[in-house]
Amino acid sequence: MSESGKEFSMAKAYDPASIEQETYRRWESAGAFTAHRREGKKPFTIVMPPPNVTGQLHMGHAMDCVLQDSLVRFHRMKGDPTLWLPGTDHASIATEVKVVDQMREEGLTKEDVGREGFLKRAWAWKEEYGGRITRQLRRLGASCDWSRERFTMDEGCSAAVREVFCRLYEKKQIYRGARLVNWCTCCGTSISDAEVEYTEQKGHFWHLLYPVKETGEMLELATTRPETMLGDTAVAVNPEDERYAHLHGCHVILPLVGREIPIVCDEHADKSKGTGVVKITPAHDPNDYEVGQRHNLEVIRVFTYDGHMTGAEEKAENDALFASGKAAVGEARVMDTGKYAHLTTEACRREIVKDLEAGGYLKAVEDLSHEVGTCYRCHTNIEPMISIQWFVRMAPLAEPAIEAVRRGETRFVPERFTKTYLNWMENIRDWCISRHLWWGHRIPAWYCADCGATTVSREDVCTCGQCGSKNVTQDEDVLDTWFSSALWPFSTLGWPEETEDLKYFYPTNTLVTGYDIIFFWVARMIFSGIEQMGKPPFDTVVIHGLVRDALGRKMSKSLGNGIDPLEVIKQYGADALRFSLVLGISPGNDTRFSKEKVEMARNFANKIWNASRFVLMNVDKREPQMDRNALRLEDRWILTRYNEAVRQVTENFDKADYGLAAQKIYDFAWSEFCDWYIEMSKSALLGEDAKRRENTQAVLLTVLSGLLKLLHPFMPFVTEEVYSYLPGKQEESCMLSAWPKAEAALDFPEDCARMEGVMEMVRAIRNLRAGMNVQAGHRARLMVRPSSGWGEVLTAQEATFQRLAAVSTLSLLGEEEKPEGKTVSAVSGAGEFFIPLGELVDLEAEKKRLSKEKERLEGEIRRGEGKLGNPGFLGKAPAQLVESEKAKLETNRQMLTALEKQIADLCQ
RNA sequence: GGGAUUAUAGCUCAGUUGGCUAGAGCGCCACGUUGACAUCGUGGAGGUCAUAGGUUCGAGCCCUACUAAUCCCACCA
Repeated sequence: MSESGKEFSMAKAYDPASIEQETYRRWESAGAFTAHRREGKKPFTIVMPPPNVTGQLHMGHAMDCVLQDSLVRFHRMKGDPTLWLPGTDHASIATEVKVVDQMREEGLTKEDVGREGFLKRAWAWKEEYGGRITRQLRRLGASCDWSRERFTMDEGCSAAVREVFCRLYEKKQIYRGARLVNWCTCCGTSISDAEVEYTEQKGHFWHLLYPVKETGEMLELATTRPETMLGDTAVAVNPEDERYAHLHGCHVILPLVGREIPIVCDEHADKSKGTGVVKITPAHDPNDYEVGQRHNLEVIRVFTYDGHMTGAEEKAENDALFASGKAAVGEARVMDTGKYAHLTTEACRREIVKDLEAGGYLKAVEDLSHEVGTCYRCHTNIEPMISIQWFVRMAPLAEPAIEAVRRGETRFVPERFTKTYLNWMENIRDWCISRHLWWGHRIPAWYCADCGATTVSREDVCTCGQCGSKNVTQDEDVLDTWFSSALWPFSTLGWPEETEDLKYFYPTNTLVTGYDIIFFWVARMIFSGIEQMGKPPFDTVVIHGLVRDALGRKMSKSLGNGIDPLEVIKQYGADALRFSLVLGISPGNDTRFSKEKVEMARNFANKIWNASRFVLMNVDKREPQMDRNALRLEDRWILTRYNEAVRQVTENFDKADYGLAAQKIYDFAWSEFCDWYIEMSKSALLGEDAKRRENTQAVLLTVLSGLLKLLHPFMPFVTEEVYSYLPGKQEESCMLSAWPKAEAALDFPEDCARMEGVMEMVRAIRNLRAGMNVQAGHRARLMVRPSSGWGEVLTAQEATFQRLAAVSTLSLLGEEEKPEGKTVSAVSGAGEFFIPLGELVDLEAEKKRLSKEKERLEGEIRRGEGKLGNPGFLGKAPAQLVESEKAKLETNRQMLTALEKQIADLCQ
């Protein structure tokens, strides 16, 4: 315990820039963030959603980080062994795109440098930018355990990825096969269903005519993608559709191609939509693919994977594959599209439409606007394509993940997101996990060129597991980034090794993240945790909203409306940014970022700074002792209010209602501690009574130090700095101090009510003075005719009236005693009062003011009488409420009587 | 088509299990440098809590309907 804090020298205004970075360095070098296992004590663990390794901190990160940091600091102060595990994500596509861009500036392509060369560059990129975002998190004050920092592609995480892949493969929950996938021609890879973003686009319905071979009639159908018609292998009608009953078993001749394709009966064709006839292109449409499966249709691919039409070369290659017998089950045949070959799909569309029209096959063109799938990374339209990919079979994984959440083993806050999660999980399709990229975890599968067998292995493979041939090559592709992030809660703790950390910290407690990645990440962590660890990875998922700009728009690069958190920190300080991101938010809802809000938070930090400065200026260096038996009314009041603040803030933290917790601290600090208690304390501090002075100092210190602790999770820097100056404290660091507890022995509800009565009268006097335009410097006598029981209370608070209501002296009037001279008057619960204001008194204005007040009181009384005259209320409302209504009514009636008398006196 | 959210002061938003005479910040008006703070203080104006029903002694809060905005999921031949 120290005799006093640092040498007292606080600037008049708080300057965050001068202390933040130094404070953070002190914490970090002292190991304050490092988690320690303490057997027998339940830990509190959070894994940080890993930001992209080459990313930059944006407001979304900032909010996510601030919420986690606040929660983590709260738990650390509560004494839980607390671990906040940080790390970064390799972000397969995003990073690869950046490296490719960088190479393009040098005139190089991936092919030019080769896989090895490319990966070298990617790692170099990671080394160069990888530390940037973690440095930025430090600027925010993130108290995560950097000694345990992880990266999704570090050795341990990579081992975990491989282990999971092999286990799932061995359980036949990972398989490779030809399926229809979402293909991004720009990124050159498949993407999962979750990665497809639908956007509204203008397009057309082209109404086409396909001639029926057997009858010669023209069958009308519509399409939004006419270029796919080259790959049509059937036309479907609904079996119930009488219009086409006569065509069952017939064929159409595909225009432009001349291919004869069957008319099939399938439920997919909807009688009520369009003409009820659908063209079927199994290689390029998900629904058509399924129809094709049901009817064993040929699958003909007409697009290349880079978005062009297939030609003779592709067909030859494909033919050779089939000829060699190595084509995978379900692999598509490729068509030489002849005159359309090598055109982009868009160019081909124009050509096809032109040709169809020329051939008389185009009946009509209709405008339409429809939802088109785009890549969530580059927003290129995705092309559904038949392709051989790796998949995770989801049904067996989803089931326990659904159950765990249903049983409440994992709880979403706010609760409504449970539904979002369940709905997605219940309708989930197999997860396409292979990506045609180089940056990422390479798929641990080797193919034998001799026997065609696939070997999946934890170790790199040189010989075929089937035939022993050395002629094996590893799969070229890597895994979806989210495959490794799905393992984050346990891979980061050392899994598959049985580490001490893993045993102690898994399962983690709370996951804090935005609702935008529930599907990508949260859901996948849940089923992965259950599958690999047997337990869901966390008990609570706290979902927060997005940070939008001042106009409510999403912050985005393309709009250029993003605000750099680092700039805000430079200008206002990290505490101000942090507080502005927390105050006023409500769980799961979006929030708008505004400069005004940051200014408000900055002002609050300054207020705290100055309140502390005041306390420190007025507290002797030695440790003041609090004599609990000598506490005055105002002391008891602030201690009671402080207890209440402690209770509410703690409760709101536990409920993940951070916005309310912050609000409570703000209100308590500013509107109660500063506005009232500090002001009232001045009389005692400047007074002669040494004992009273010491007691006041003790109360000031107690409340201030508790307030700093309550605020610390949100504003770690200013609180730590100020705390360091406090004399006589138990703990050196605010960050490592104990979270405040409400002390029931210091609850004084009756005194609180008395103090509120005094405060009410102070407000009434101020109000009256302002209404009369009294000079601020003019001190006036106060004469009070107290309500019963209030005389002593008011007399004892004379100093409060003097200091806060510009009263010179306070005197009590007897029941029938009239104030001398010309006075203005008003009533409050504690009594009626009079202030001689001589020539300032304007009779007419006074009458007006008093009757306005009278009207208000009468309204109140009517309301109270209505309530209390209602037998239902008396019978059913809680007794306590009835009592307080009665008391209120009684007070109001007394006040009204007094007021009426005052008005009558005025009229004399 | 299914689901969700939001609607409260000029603006941005709080309002926890119904007890409210509906709050805050910013903005606005008036006054003010009283030794923590002008990044401040005091006072004021400003709201039929989107609308219509209902439940209840009592509804901003619960229920039903409706309107508007936003989002998510699915589908769109």
